[in-house]
Amino acid sequence: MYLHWYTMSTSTRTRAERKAPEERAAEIQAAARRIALQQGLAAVTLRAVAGAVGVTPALVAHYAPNMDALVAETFGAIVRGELDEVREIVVQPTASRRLARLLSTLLDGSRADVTAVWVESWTLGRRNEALGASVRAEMDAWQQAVQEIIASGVEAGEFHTDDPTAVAWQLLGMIDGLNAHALVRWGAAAERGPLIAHAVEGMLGLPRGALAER
Amino acid sequence: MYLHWYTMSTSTRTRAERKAPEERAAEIQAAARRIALQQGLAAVTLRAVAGAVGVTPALVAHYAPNMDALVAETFGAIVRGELDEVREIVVQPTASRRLARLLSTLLDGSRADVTAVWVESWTLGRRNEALGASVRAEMDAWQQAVQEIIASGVEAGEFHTDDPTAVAWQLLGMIDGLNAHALVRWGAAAERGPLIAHAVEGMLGLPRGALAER
DNA sequence: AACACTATTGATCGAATGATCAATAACAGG
DNA sequence: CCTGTTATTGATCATTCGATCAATAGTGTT
Repeated sequence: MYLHWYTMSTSTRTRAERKAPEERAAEIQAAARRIALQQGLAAVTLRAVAGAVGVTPALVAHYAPNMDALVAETFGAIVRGELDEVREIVVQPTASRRLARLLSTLLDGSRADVTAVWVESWTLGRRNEALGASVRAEMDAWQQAVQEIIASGVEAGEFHTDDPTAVAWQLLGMIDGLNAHALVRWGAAAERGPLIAHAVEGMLGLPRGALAER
Repeated sequence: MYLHWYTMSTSTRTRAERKAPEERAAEIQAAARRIALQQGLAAVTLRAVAGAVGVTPALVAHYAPNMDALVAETFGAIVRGELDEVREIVVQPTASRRLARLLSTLLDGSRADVTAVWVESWTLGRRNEALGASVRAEMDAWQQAVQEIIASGVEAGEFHTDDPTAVAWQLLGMIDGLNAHALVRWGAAAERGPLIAHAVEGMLGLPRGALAER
């Protein structure tokens, strides 16, 4: 009796197969990531993860020091994965091309799930200290990546600014804001391409159209 | 026994004074706004609001159809108040001056509490339908206000764009993104002034420095 | 002063959360 | 084959949440 099997879904479970700790830990991490991307960081609960993996909540608790840490780790894994992906996409011969590619990639609307995780992290990170630390670290990593593009452009004489650090922060802020908006009102995703390019041209002292892709 | 008095804080309460419904409703709304600004929309709970007003949770429930609606209403009240404030601040002789004033006002870091409410609303609005509708409505209102400034500038020959609607959305996205970032990493609040001005100059085909205030 | 209306309460549900811990059962090494 | 280690479980707590509703107590009206 007493409901259990956390909760309904595919009831009547047998005892979970015994696995190597590393394997089980990886499963739990993967399930947490899936849940976060599909339903948000707030849905990463003991019971939700346990249900997704097919084990009891107690086992999930056994593998994580506490849920705040698991949420923080999940956030980090998702966001680091995104950065790795984008790093590869953005490989281009010139800084202008890299920057144009970065903008079009991050604003193409195909990463709404990751954007949702970012936005939620800014709120949850205020109460979940581990998450807050992770958020700051990953924002720094992103800023660093963008700054490298800017700096290389300045060095090559393509861009003009005396503060690549600030430009990188500004750029990220713009991107995140536009994506956050698109999360709620996903219109105007297409036509904003040239507009943000013009904005960035203004920031970097470029002539109009310098950042048009192709 | 049985704890109660929701919870500890200033224990041993007497029965709350009987008030006119409108007055009590206003009190509840005000308390909800205060809580949302101080601790976030998620902290607007029956018990928190009741505690702040000095009544029982049941009374708060009596005055609101349900908590989703109260949260949505609270969000709307806060954001409408912000827009009204900014509308007054932004009264200026020329569109360029209005726009410059808008940017400096919204980016001066003095509205972090409202920004936090915005950011949280983008997340909560996905599950709370009433809130979601309110978020879209208030975003539209803001867009409208910004668009008016842009359009007036275009008409006066100060700005150059063929799509004031898109520019307004873009501008809002930038502002919200930068403010959201500042919520987590409030550095770089000062030096970004001229940078965002340059970005907007790029969007509106203005010469560098055209939007410098003073 | 009696009464009708209604603002306010107390008590209580049911659902969901994170967390703990003794008991169980699968596996590995001797 | 036995035994020790440990992955896994079941049961259970204490919190917190939104919500409901009969009972109570102010208030204004007649």
